[in-house]
Amino acid sequence: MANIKDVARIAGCSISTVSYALNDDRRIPEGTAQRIKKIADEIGYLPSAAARNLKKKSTKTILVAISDFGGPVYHELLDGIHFELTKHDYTMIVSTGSSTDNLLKERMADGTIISDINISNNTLKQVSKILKPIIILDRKLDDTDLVDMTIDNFDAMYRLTEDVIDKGYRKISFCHGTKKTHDNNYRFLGFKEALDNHGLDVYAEYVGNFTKLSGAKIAEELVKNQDLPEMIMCANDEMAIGIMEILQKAGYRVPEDIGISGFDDIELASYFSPKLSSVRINRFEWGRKIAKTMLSLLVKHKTDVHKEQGELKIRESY
Amino acid sequence: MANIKDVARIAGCSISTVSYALNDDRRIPEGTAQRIKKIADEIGYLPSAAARNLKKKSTKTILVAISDFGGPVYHELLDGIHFELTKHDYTMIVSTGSSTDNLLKERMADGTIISDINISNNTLKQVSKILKPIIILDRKLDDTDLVDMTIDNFDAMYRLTEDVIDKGYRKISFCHGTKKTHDNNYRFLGFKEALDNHGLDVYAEYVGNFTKLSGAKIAEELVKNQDLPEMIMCANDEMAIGIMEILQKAGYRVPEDIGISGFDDIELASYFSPKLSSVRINRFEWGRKIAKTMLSLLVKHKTDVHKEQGELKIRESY
DNA sequence: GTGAAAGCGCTAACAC
DNA sequence: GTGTTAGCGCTTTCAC
Repeated sequence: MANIKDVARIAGCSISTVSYALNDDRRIPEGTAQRIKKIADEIGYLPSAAARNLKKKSTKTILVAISDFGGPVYHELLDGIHFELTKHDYTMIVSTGSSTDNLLKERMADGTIISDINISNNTLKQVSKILKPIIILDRKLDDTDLVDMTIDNFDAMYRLTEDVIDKGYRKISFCHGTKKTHDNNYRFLGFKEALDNHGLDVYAEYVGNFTKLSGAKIAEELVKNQDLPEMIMCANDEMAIGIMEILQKAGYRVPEDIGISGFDDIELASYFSPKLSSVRINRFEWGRKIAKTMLSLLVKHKTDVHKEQGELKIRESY
Repeated sequence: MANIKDVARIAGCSISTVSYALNDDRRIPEGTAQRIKKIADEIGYLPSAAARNLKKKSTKTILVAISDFGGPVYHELLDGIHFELTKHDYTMIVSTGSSTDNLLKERMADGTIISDINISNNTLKQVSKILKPIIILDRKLDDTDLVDMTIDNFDAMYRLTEDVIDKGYRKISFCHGTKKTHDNNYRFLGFKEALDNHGLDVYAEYVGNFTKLSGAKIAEELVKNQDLPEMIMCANDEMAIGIMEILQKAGYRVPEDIGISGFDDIELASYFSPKLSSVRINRFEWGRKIAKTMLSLLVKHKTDVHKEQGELKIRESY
């Protein structure tokens, strides 16, 4: 691997001149700069990130840690973040699982955006002392070094529930996703609050884990026990779809016999029959706002936080 | 940020001792090592990746460059790669777009896996001289520094086409994805070859770009011109679904009036009505094989390449 | 078993 | 306008 010294030797100048030329420093005359760049190009010189990062104590890189590459949910979010970050000459890298742990500890990035419930609060708090800024999207932590930019789950679910009540439903159940996740908690709280404010009780609570399969299992149980509510509001779309599939297989019609709603508005939601009513989050915009916040955090260490709002998508499933 | 010097100072020893202790070198007695680790922990010391990478000239990181985080296609592949890489203490980072360019040039990774048609052949060839190993998944290049591990598009599409012919279809069209992509080319070639070998001609060719929307546009045109074949074989599922939607809206029944097939077997394929016949690639296994190849390339600089096979999923759409 | 010191490839302050 | 040089934070060789 050619290094800056090689370029300097061939160009017959010092390494600082090469460094200046390559970084477009005004001191170096156009001609010299061109010549040096040409040589660098010819011998295939590429600066070493490691060396520059070490010297500059910055990487111009933001790490986004997600819980998996699957979920239909991350796509737009990552696009939004990437869009804004690259506009400002930052590089975005994405990781999951144990790779995230390494990356976090090794400080390969100037800032981190985390949406991964598998990372423990402790790890987070520990790392936050050292590596900032950190923005978290999947929980709230009372730690001043962590800024949370969760979506406004409470508000969105509150409004969705009000709509359900408006439509005349009274026996309304809630299907939890993974308990103690921020998303699930606040979606449930919004649901509960809306019910309370209309003098209604929760008909029943079921507990899944955000997967279609967990929804299906719940539905099987329900069918077996013949104890169906008028409406099931689910903490996400995938469970809602799992529930609908089983219910339909058992001969129940949605929405005639029972209403179902989801959350997230994944692509499948509008393909399923009936089209699933859900809550849409504009994740691209959310991502952009997150990136902007990160960028300003990188400079100012303090900034306004923001809660991304959801938009109700009322379709056919209730 | 605490560094190794701080630890050494507090521990009352030299930095080399700290380095040895932290890296579990046998020379340092258990007691001393424990004490040093404890101190490091207390002051929140985390080694700097930049410094270590610079010194060791290796990052223990593999970059995976993909064209977008969207596509329903990457999930399993990335999981497979990640699974195998982390098993061997490597870290995986994922990037897209301009972030990839930066990462590539800055040599932030020991090896790269590329599935991103937006990266030009030239960039690829240039980088391959400097940064190896590189495995490419989305094209074939006659460059010995690049190892390609594309899936066996030709074979899978050949077999699918034979099945279609077996079922009695004769007027068979092909719906291209983005032209000149490896995936599209070889899928078409496999299709063509099967037709040739059965003495059949291509009924018509349409050109989309792998998106649902492009499929929809093609279908609109077809409906307008009233010139439908008996069967349309698509270069991927998304276009197939776009086509089916429009066709159904126009009153055509699939498969009664016209047969449709896809490629990739995305989740939607089995949710759509009718369930789409397609080709499934076990992308998790593919990913594992890719990672294994990368790992051996990192040591041996030469290894056997592999073509991942597809599995026909014949469902209801033809 | 521990320490001194060289050096990885850069950037940037400073000198000329 | 260009060169010299210190130093970023580590690893590792070589002495002791």
